[in-house]
Amino acid sequence: MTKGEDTKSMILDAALNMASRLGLEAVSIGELAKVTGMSKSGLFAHFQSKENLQKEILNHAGRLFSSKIVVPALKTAAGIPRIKALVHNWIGWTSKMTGGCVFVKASTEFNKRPGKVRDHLLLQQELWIDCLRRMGRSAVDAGHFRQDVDCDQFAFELYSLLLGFHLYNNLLEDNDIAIRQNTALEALIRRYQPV
Amino acid sequence: MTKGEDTKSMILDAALNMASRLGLEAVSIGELAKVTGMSKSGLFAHFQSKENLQKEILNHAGRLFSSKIVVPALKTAAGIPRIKALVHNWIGWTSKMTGGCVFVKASTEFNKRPGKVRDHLLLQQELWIDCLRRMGRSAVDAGHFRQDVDCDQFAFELYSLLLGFHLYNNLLEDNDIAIRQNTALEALIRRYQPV
DNA sequence: GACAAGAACGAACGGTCGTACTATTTATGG
DNA sequence: CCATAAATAGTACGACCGTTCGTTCTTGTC
Repeated sequence: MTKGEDTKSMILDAALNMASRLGLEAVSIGELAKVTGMSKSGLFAHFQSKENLQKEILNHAGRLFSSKIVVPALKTAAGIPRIKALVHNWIGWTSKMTGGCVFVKASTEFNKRPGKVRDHLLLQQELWIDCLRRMGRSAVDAGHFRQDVDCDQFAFELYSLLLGFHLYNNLLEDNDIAIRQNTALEALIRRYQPV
Repeated sequence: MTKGEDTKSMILDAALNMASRLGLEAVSIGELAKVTGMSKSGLFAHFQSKENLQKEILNHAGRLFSSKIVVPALKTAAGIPRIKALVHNWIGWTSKMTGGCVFVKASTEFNKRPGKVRDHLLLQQELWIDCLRRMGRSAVDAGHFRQDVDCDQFAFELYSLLLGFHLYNNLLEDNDIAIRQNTALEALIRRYQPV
């Protein structure tokens, strides 16, 4: 890895942390230069615009997301165990980020706000929801879920629970919410199981 | 209503719309002055700081929220009908706002970001969740839900569904999500009903 | 219709924003 | 080790940020 790529990665780590706390739009190049100990222009040269920086932050987060959440979960047995592992990993990820999951943050931030950043984000969110859907599908294939279940419906309900957890955990700082979320998850799974 | 209060209310309408689209932090006084056709300083005089403006936007939204969602729902029969009415009203509210529900937006924006605005928001969110909890309680009292149900759990799961709807509706622009959400709501209610 | 209070304005402040240049330093391959 | 390319720094730009101040216009009251 060349020097440039190295610093860029270091910058993106800091930028991701900042985006998690303040949102993608509030990641300022000046502030980012300060915390990384670089000059504004030196940092700016790595990205060619702020929009690009935002897109790269999302990409960076996407790679981390994949390697910390999805890939490890795939090592668990397909079906219900894998679903639980995914949720567990997701909670771990979102709890580690200072201001919560950057995708959740960006998703509300770029609601109905046309542009390349939103397009990028939308693509990633569709990928994630597709991942959730495939989790449901794998549970069907493993015989853990009924054959006739609607996996899109499952993905929606599962994601909703993650969003609920996110709000309670980050805004309300409710420490018991993991238990509540688990209760809901168990109920959700039960509803999709064979009778 | 005096002239000043009148303009202030007009400003807050515009500000709320802007906050819904761009977030509370991105509501700039200059831009707000432009869209209201006022001078920056004239507008600024109504609030004494940006922080104050943000708090007033939340208050303004809170009043609207109450009158458009909660109060009308209370006119419906207690229990399950009222719950459904509340959800219906919430969806109407959030769909009318250009960038989605301002509270959802602000909740992710002010995640773990200490300050008076966050305190204000936190209070309002607790009120809202308490409202959801009381909805569950009223269903218990009406005999629609079992006596032993955990209303906090109910509130969490219901709010999660609203958040899921919000994301699918505003970011993914999934037009079928209302149906999905209704399916999930019916399942949620069924789970709490007497056996 | 005078007068005080309230409301809106215009200009200016120090800062920070993203971005564009040119220079200078540092890393890398022959 | 040196030439060249890559990476970083420095400086400046116009625009906008939130805020302050003094002035002017509007409103309602006696």
